[in-house]
Amino acid sequence: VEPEEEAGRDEEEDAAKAMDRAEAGEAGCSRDAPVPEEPGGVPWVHGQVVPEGGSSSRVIVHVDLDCFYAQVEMISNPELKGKPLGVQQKYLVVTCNYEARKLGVKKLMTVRDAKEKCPQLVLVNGEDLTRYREMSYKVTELLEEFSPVVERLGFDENFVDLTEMVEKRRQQLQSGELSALTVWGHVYNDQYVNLHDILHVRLLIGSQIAAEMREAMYNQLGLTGCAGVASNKLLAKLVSGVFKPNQQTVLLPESSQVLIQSLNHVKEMPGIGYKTTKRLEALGIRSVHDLQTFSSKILEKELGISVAQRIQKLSFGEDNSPVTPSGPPQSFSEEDSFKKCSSEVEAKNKIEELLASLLNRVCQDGRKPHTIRLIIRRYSPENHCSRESRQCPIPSHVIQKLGTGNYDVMTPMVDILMKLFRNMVNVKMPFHLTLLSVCLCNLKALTTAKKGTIDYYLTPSLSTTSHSGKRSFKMKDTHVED
DNA sequence: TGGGGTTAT
DNA sequence: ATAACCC
Repeated sequence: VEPEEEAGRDEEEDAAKAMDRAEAGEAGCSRDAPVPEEPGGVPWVHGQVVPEGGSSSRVIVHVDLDCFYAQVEMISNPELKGKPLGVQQKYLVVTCNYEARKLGVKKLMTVRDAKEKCPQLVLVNGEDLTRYREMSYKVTELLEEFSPVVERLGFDENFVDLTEMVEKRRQQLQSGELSALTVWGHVYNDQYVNLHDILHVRLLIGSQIAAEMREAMYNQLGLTGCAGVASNKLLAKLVSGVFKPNQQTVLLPESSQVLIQSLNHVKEMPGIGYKTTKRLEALGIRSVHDLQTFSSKILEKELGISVAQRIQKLSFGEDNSPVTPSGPPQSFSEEDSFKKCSSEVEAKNKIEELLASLLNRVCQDGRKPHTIRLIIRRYSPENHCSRESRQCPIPSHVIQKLGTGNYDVMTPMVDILMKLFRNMVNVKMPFHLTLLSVCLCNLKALTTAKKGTIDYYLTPSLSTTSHSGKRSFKMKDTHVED
């Protein structure tokens, strides 16, 4: 692993060190004390539900690549290394390397602002995500070699549940090796490590595995990134960003309150997005402490019981959501945004482009999409962001032709898409679109479902439910005559 | 704001 | 089909 000190700290504030250490609880305290119980009788250890005996706290790592698109570009073209580099999509610099950040370029800055701040900025176009997507999956696959339970978050982040791997290594430890156990990377809040504390030992082993993961990413793929090790996804994600770039941090349980209190606003809590932040602000909730102490009953009335209970737990650093293996993608989509599209012919041309790329991707994947969707964004001065969509099943004879390069699959699919288009857009009236997107989803493996097998009865096209005419599946798809 | 993704309702 | 969340 690259020396931590080499990376440089840049503009990232070390909020943690500025925090009041007193709130950390007793560093190095023993965990022999009884686990506190919730009213329901379920024991909790810092956000982790413990089924029986209190022996199953998880070890989770969050791996976060440094300025991922810029790294991929610098690997593609090494001459870019050392120069301030921005990745451009339309008129935005969506990400940039650390050279550029030092010169004042920020993520999602407009090209104009970025060039103004940094005239030497080198820009590369990043609208085609192909190489980023490919590298992204290489990272996930590398991590899956350590443990198969890997959850992707975007193209540049992964969670891995290390619990089992850590426990195996811990049991393999010979006497004497335990006392030689050391942490890899930073310990959040400079907390003391207690090797008599089994939770500390597990997390240290987690930090060792995290270091091995980053080492493998660098040696095999040439990529650097950060890692955070903690007892749940929320805390792992928050702690991974404490030392950037190319560094790692482990959070010991006694410092979890310091970590979440280091957030300046509830909007910084992963899981609390734009809308929820606005609704929380309307209730006078701004800080994590505000959310912790707000009436649960009122919060449930305002946000619904599901969101309320989930985010209030998050505010205490509690997150029992599992690391869900992502596996292959659930959908493939391609989109293009533009200033104006106001004719059907124009739309058709753009749709054809999007579809052509998608068919290549879906062909490489091997699975077959059974649903197609068209998404548009209409121009409106204020209300941005809102999109409309129409979807329908892909006719089975089209699906069958998908893998075979022989037949023209474009024509029938473009026909379907244009029907969906006219279903959304009254082409006899003037219109102004700013985005078109095509999505292929409902992917199914081409399993040879044999009669009498589970697959047979789970395959709608084969099982009796589809013959009976009374389908038990919700059919919200737009009907399109073929 | 871009070009993607996911799950819940 | 939309709305929320994530990057």
